[in-house]
Amino acid sequence: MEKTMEKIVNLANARGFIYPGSQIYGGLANTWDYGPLGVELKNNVKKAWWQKFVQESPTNVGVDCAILMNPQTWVASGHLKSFSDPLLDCKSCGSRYRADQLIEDWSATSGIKPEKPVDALSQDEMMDFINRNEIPCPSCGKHNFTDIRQFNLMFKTFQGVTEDSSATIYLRPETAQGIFVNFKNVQRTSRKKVPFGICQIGKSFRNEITPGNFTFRTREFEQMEMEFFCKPDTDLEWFAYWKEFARKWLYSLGLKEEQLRFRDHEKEELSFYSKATTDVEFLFPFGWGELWGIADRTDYDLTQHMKVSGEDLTYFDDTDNTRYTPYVIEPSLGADRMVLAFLCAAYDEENLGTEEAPDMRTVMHFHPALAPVKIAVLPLSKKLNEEAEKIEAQLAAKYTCDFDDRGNIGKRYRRQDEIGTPYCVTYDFDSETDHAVTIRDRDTMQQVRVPIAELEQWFEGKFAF
RNA sequence: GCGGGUGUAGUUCAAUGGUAGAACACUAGCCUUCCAAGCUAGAUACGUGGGUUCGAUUCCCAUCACCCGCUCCA
Repeated sequence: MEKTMEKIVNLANARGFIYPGSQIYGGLANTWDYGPLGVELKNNVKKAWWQKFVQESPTNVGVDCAILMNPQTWVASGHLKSFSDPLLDCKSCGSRYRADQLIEDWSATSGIKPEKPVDALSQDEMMDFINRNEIPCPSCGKHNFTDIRQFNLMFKTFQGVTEDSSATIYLRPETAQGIFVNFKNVQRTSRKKVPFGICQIGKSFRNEITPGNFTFRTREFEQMEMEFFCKPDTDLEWFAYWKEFARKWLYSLGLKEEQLRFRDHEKEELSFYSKATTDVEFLFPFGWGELWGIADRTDYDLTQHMKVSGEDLTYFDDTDNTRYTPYVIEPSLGADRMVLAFLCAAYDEENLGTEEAPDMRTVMHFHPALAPVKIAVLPLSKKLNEEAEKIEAQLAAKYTCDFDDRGNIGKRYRRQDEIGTPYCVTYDFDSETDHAVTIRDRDTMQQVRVPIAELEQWFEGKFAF
């Protein structure tokens, strides 16, 4: 069976997991809307994460911060500076380069260097250096560049009704900063002692130059982030701890070892704020893609916010009467990517027949806790609807259920397989006399007869994480 | 933003300068019907605007949108 993105995108669209955004207007590039099943799946993923990282954790608490923040936040975090790339194009061959990279590469071979480090050059200084030295295009050799254009990765908008530049604000490019600016508030009101973590699920926005691969890289996306504050010099232990924690969580939801890769960043690859970073990657049909970035952010963020805001964000540790700026471990997970990974992992095509007479079914093997629909109630004939509806009403009080009386029973089983419903409950003509129903298991295709009175008990615990 | 491609039903694909077809999917009905593709009936489409023309889904122009490629990290 070949698992392709095309098949997964089609199924997602056809069954109501994920639609292209703004479809009646012809769409809007790289926006996606979650449909009835998609929102259930995504909520289940978020619930699974929240339960593990917040509810069950003795150290962690949650927050939900505003998307709009004081612009000073982005001065402190470094996003206003580092989140814009100076790009230029070669007019001769159309190749695109980052100006700073172009200069660095050329300097390395020619030995001619700008007066200042490349990072410190302004846009004009970079342009000037490129023109003065007639740096050629690495691809075609000509010197024929456009001007440098800034690609700002942050979404701008305006606070208030006037489009006055003084009122320019940004949609947050990560949820983390909401946590850092609330560090004191949360620490004080939750009376947590270091080490402790603050978790948040929420939307972030980045003007990616190259979005794509379905919901993998979009400009609007949802993150599940934790900032775990610990004592300096204990950071690497906690870094290892949360890495293992993340691994276990992924396995517990049914992802397999061979689908996951834990990739430690090389020194050169590390962000300027990070001491160590591990990417957790998933093997998508289009290749390995990052799900989860686990970073040791040191005391960078709190220190920056202290500098820019002037507020004291240090912590007094009464276990040894010391004062310090906590170090931070940040496991940051993409919710939409996680959902996509589960969609890809769950997708399967099985042949229930023989090679000569194939009988194919498409089945989504979701972990029962993640399945958007837990139980489908299927009356064998429409004449049995009345009693079957009662059963559905009873089960729907506890689980997300589906009711389907259309087409023949085999067709309905296939429909439920395709959306990954773990159990189908069939009410048949015998049910009226023996007061029992047939439960069919999605994975094993086994059927068991269960008295209606014992149904709730039978399903008890079947959908736990 | 640049280059290339594409716009016909929910999906995949036809045909046509003069009433737009099919398959699958969908809906209704029939069948004591437990693993799709049985019978009957039915609903649903030419991205938008302009031009040429007696007449445009078809030809031309524009526009919009999507897809594929251009160093990214949730």
